Amino acid sequence: MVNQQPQLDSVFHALADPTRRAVIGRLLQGAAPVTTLSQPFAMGLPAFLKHLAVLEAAGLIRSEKQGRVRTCRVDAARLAAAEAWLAEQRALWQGRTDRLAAFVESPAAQE
Amino acid sequence: MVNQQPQLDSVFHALADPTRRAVIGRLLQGAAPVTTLSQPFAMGLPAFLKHLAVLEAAGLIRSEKQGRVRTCRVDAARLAAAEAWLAEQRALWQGRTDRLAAFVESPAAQE
DNA sequence: CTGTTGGTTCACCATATGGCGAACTATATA
DNA sequence: TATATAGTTCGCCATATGGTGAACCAACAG
Repeated sequence: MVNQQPQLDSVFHALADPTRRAVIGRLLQGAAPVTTLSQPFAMGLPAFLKHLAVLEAAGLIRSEKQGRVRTCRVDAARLAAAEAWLAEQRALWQGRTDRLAAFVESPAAQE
Repeated sequence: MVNQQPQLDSVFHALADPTRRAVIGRLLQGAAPVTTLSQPFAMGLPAFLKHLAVLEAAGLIRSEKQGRVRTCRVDAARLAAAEAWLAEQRALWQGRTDRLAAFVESPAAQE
């Protein structure tokens, strides 16, 4: 079987870590350089850079370097893609339970 | 630093795999026993059971056994939690870009 | 030029993940 | 009772993940 949505793999994987989610939350308040972003976390810079690499590989953030400081910012497109998938699944689920509820409450179900 | 939303960890991790997302998609069409669920996939039953275990640990599915067949069904609550987190982030992002757009278009930005 | 700062790279380690095959249990069914 | 079926468990393996410390490069600052 082939993977139909390889983007979702990397996006969900990137989101499955509290450090990375926190980075996104922080970046929503505005762009920031690497060291500033790393401050709240107990780990070393190499480990933190790996997290940033995961986020960037997933397309959730972008970054560019000028001088010796690399500035990161969020890119919400992939975030929206993940949300869209979830919304679609929920729609299916709700449609199903709605129909189920309708059936249970329908006269036909009473026979 | 402590993990504030351990549920999101497991939910996003569970969703970061095409096999597991496909299982959810399949289960949205209705409950099904383990072997039926495993049919579309090339892997063996032991490997597939691990995927089901991941989904169940994340609270995305529930299952119960009667006789020798275990029937699985989705539990959409955690799915909704993941969607809620994403929606919240997007709201922050949109609020920010909206304000940014407003600023760019404002007279003050022209000075 | 020298030192410091921001970031990067490297080698390494422990654990988790995702797969396998083989053996096993328990429930139908003939 | 014998046999097939549904699922489970076990030991094993390769690779991925998340962290470390140490060395390193590039750009400011003095």
